[in-house]
Amino acid sequence: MSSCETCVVRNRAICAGLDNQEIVALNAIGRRRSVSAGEPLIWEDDDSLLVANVIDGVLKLTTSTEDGREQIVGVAYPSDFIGRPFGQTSKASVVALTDARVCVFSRNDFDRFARSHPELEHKLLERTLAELDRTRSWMMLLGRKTAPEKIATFLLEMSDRLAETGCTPITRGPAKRFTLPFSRQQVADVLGLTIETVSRQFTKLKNEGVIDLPARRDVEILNRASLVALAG
Amino acid sequence: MSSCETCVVRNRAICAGLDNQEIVALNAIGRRRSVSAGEPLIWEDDDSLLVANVIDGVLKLTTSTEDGREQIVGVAYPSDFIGRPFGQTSKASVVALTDARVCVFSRNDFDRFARSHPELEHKLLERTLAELDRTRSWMMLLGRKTAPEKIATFLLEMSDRLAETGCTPITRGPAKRFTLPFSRQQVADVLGLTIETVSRQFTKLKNEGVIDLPARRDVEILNRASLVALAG
DNA sequence: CGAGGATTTGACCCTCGTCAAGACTTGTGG
DNA sequence: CCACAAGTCTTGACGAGGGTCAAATCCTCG
Repeated sequence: MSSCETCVVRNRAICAGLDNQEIVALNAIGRRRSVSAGEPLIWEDDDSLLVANVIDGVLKLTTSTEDGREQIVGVAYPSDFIGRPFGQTSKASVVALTDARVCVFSRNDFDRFARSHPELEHKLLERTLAELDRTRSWMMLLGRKTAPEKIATFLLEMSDRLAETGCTPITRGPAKRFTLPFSRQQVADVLGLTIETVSRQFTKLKNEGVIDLPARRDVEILNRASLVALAG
Repeated sequence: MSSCETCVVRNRAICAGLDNQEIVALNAIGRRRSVSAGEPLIWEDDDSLLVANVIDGVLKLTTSTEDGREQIVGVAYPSDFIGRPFGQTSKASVVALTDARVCVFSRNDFDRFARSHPELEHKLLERTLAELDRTRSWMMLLGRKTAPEKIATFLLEMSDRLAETGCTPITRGPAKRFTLPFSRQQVADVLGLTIETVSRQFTKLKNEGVIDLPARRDVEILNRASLVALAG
């Protein structure tokens, strides 16, 4: 049941490229875990020292100031890797946005396994480099874009990422219609805005006919070209 | 002359941990290059496809919007690794802030070498993970901090990083006095502010006696505790 | 000494945050 | 099945932080 052979992300996560024998060994040190929406997997500053692969669902990575301001610094989709192996413990919380299933490892076990399996370390490196790229382009958004630009960029990114990780019915190309894994407050925390500004920008786009909002968390993109133009 | 044996970052860069034979091989595919202040090493979107180690000096990593807004998404100090190995070419420019020396490799050569030297890939992975941590905490700053908080955080980070990379006379602990490798405009581009706001916040801190500004790019921290409190 | 660039300072104003109220969802229990 | 409550989202009024534009001042270097 909880075996890697049947895992849906077996060929997309960092486990891809491991042979059967290695998979068995990895299987031995990991275990599946379910996290329900809103439940934390890792607390900021905690030293539970675990890492994980996302099998299913969406999780947020956040940091906060002492006075409670929050910034979402990353979003993990199926096949993404979570946690901080090797040395440092990074101060970020991980909380499930939707019901999720993950494959967790103690950091020590994982570190040891990774160091003796270069192919896995390589996969992890590629993934980390890609995440760094994405994070840097998000810095551009946070530092230099206006609220309308932020919202447009966000919707386009959602449309792409939700499609590519198979979270929506449509299988090819960006999703035209999708369900956000975020509340309005969480959208605000991703974009460095307030909930009110997010709401206002959403309704503005709706009134202009660029998007439709059939339900609280549902978005349909009616005019992708406009969004691209607005994204700046 | 340009050999790795005499390299000042030999034991701090990703080359640390390679034995002499490996170093010779790495030496064979790399070459030293000088970049003077203001000169680019990599253009956004270019496919020159090179990666590099910083030997000496400071460089900035930037992305820009079409209409010319710029965001500095990373700063590379001696022993830091620059560029995007494996697959993707990331769209960021690299420009020297000070006169700098780097050790460059064609990406293909480097990729091939790295894949056959797990120890080097591991070092690169650790470095990339650390950079991702730093980048994420910078997202918090860009998305959620006020201008005074940004400036205070920036000065503290400068004081730490310039000390640890040996860019200032003081060798132990954070630097009390240092020379910024940034112009005011570049500080603005790091913090997601305008040059005017940066200037005003600097003079405000000076008037309050928290810092002194003996010269254009020089900063002396008079009251570190205040800065920490202001950093939020 | 003068020119050109960088920085500072000032005046103004716009975007977005704050505060507050109202509307819409969702869930619960009678 | 409905009333009520609690949470989420939207809308409005207002103001402040920080951006914009413009001018003055300060370095730096030929």
